[in-house]
Amino acid sequence: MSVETHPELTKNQALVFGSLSDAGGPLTAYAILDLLRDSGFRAPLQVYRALDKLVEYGMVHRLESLNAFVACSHKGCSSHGTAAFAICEQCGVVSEFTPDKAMSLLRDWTRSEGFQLSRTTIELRGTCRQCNVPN
Amino acid sequence: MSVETHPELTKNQALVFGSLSDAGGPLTAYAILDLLRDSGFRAPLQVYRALDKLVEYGMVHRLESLNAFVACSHKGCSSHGTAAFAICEQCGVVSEFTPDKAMSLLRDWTRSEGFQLSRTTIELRGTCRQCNVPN
DNA sequence: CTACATACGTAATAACGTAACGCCGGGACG
DNA sequence: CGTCCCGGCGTTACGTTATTACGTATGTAG
Repeated sequence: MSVETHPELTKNQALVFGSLSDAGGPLTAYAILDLLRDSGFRAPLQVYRALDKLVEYGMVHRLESLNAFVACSHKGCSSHGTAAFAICEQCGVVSEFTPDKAMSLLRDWTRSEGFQLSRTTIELRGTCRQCNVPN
Repeated sequence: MSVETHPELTKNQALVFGSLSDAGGPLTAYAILDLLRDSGFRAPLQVYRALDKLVEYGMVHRLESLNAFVACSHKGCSSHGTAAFAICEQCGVVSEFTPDKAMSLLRDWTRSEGFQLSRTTIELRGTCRQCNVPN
């Protein structure tokens, strides 16, 4: 969890990050590719390479259960803890939060097992408040 | 979290579950397909259909970050809480555990958000104790 | 200049997953 | 008994997601 600022983004990285930010929600790599064809993108690898870096920088998260990617919701993407996601299966909205207490318990477990943790995926599927209304 | 016993498995379901149990670790759907060619399997759908049911019965878990499946480690697969997985990136070993306290905190969050939880994915990536030894 | 590292472009292919169709066997029920 | 429905099955074809392999360009350290 570094506090440093990230390297300047390359053109491709900036384009991919822009797509995700504008979308305001998750996009698949191929959806990004389609959005960026007009900007000269031709092949999946251009997207995947940029995504790899953006994920490495912590600016983008991968949603494993969706095979999709989302811009980190923290303005400026400053340092923060492990992110968790609540994914509404009705409307597709994704809420990001940082379950610090739960993570601390999970880390207790890894410590007791001698497991050296490098990355955590927490994804909750269900129905958001909006989609829950009885009407 | 039902306490009932599961329906009798069909032939295909039993074959797929057997593969996963024998493997003692995660397998991809296509790896299972290859293992079962001698038993008459020909197409991915045969595997996926069986896996869908086995996951529904709680006998098999899907590892989202691996696109793979693993037999539930609870003998007899009796009723149990949400499972979490620690995946060693060196040796591939997967440890299943039930992080009840962490889940309870995550449920606190969903409750406060009005989010109706249906399914939870928790996957920890890192290095297991065995692979951590200094030598 | 050379060596090395990083980003990039492109083509091809691998890996993962699903739609659509039809068949079959068994239970419900008139 | 007939027939209706349903779950499981087999097969073909296809769609989606991700990577391998190869070559080019550019920057920087030695």
